[in-house]
Amino acid sequence: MFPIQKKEPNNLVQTIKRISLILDMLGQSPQGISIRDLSEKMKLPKGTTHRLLSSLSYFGYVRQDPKTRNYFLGFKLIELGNILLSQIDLRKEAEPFLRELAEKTKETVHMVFLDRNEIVYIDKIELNHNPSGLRMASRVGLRIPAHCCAVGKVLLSHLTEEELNQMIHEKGLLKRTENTITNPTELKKHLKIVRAQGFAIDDEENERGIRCVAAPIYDEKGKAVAAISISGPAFRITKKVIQDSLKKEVMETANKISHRLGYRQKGRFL
Amino acid sequence: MFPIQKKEPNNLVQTIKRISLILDMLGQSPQGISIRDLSEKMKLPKGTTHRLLSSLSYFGYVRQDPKTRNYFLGFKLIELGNILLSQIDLRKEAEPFLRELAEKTKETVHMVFLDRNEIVYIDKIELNHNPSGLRMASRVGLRIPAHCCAVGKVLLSHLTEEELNQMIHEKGLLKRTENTITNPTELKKHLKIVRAQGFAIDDEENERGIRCVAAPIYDEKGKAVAAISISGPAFRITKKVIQDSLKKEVMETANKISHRLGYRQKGRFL
DNA sequence: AACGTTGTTTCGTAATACGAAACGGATGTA
DNA sequence: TACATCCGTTTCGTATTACGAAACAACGTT
Repeated sequence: MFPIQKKEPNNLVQTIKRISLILDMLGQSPQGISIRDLSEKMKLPKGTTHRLLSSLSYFGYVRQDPKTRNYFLGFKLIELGNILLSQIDLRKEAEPFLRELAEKTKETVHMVFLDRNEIVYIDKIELNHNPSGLRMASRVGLRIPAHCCAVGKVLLSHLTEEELNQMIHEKGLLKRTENTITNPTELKKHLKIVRAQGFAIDDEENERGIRCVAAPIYDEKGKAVAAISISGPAFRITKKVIQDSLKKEVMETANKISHRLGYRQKGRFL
Repeated sequence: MFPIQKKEPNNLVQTIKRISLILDMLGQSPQGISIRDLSEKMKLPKGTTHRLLSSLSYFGYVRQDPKTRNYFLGFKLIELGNILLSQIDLRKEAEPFLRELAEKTKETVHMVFLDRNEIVYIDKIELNHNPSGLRMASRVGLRIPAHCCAVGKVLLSHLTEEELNQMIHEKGLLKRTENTITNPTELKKHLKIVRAQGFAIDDEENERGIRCVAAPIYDEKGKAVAAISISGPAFRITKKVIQDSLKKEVMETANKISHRLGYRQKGRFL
């Protein structure tokens, strides 16, 4: 969704900066957090923190346990998040195909959007619900840098050179594992190949022990609007399995979804 | 979760009030909204609206289509919403039981929390995914007044008299259909029965044509922390079916979940 | 090319949010 | 029971912050 968006701190509204920080802090505090601790972490006087929290609380972005008086994230966030998810009808369209893919491959399937220089998980299908088995730590809404995962590389491969340069210049290429591509020219070369072949592989570039294959989804205008992937432990998702079957499966599913969105490929490149 | 929380507008921070309004507006605009329209609706000068939006955008709460320049809700909301959902581990614990219940009854199953005087949908299991069939308009994160739905009445039945009075006094009892209980004394009498019998029925009190049965979930301290329900079209969910089977099913499932949370009933009333 | 429309930026100003300090309520301790 | 401590909440005079009118810029249209 919406490729790169620079947006630099310009004349930021102080209050918004502060409440964003507060919500992040609360997100990291599953058991809640007291005003005292919060104001300390925020380096703000208690009074100020309290005023912000009580306003946030009034609108439902934050809630307070009446007993412990600790603050937590509020249900309004679930509400807005789900409204947004429901607005993204691509997700609705894609879900049955993703489920089918997950069932066929018995691996975890993700759908993501590109937002600025990161990918955002929009959907996650995980069949093996046995808590003992391996599970991916991904979660809908989670963001990771685009250059080090298969879905991200697939989407980056459809940006213009300028967009790419801008992104690299702004955020750089973080090294997440020893396999992460951190050299700009190497990345560009790699993305050309990805674009040509129509899929990307993440060979433990984001996390040790995890390998993925991803393919792009095009809308009716031929724009790459999202990407889907199959991910799993490297010992199951071997390079051979990817080449022999998985890459074909993701690409086929991605194509089905693209078709459903009205995409009719005239030529592979346009 | 956290029963009633008065929280009245006191020394509200203007910025927070405004951005809450903005996010609500954006939530109502699936196709995005221009600065011009937004500032008009907000009765704010363009410049002010723009400053707020660009700050919100910087933190990801809002995003802008670079082409049309329209603004949309941002992915940060999905992120925070899902963090909150994952923090509520009751949801994780309950999900398999809810699924089982939905499969057994072939009807939609919900789990809700009480927040102030409304219930919030925390989970929704809907099996009949055929788009042609009847589907409930509920959505995770959605809120409806507590006094007119089964889950709400179940949770209200565990409040103290003062809490109940306070809630009624603050928000009143909105009449949603001709069956909605809007008389305070009648409601209190009704809730006593609900509490005693351990389940509640919504007999088209929230929406014409929809009937539900709900039962409470208790934590290890015996506190009613959530409620679950079976809902569906009134022609399928007849009063007879409720009495004959559904009420037993919800209560059994609710009990299983309560047990899993460590609840051991010593006596039905405490 | 001139005009209209809409998004973005500027900048002097006044209202807004600030935060130090006082208050209050709860819990622990002598 | 009285005292002490620790937090959360509220107050209030003040300076900073956000305000918003107006200028500017970027497109589209006539």
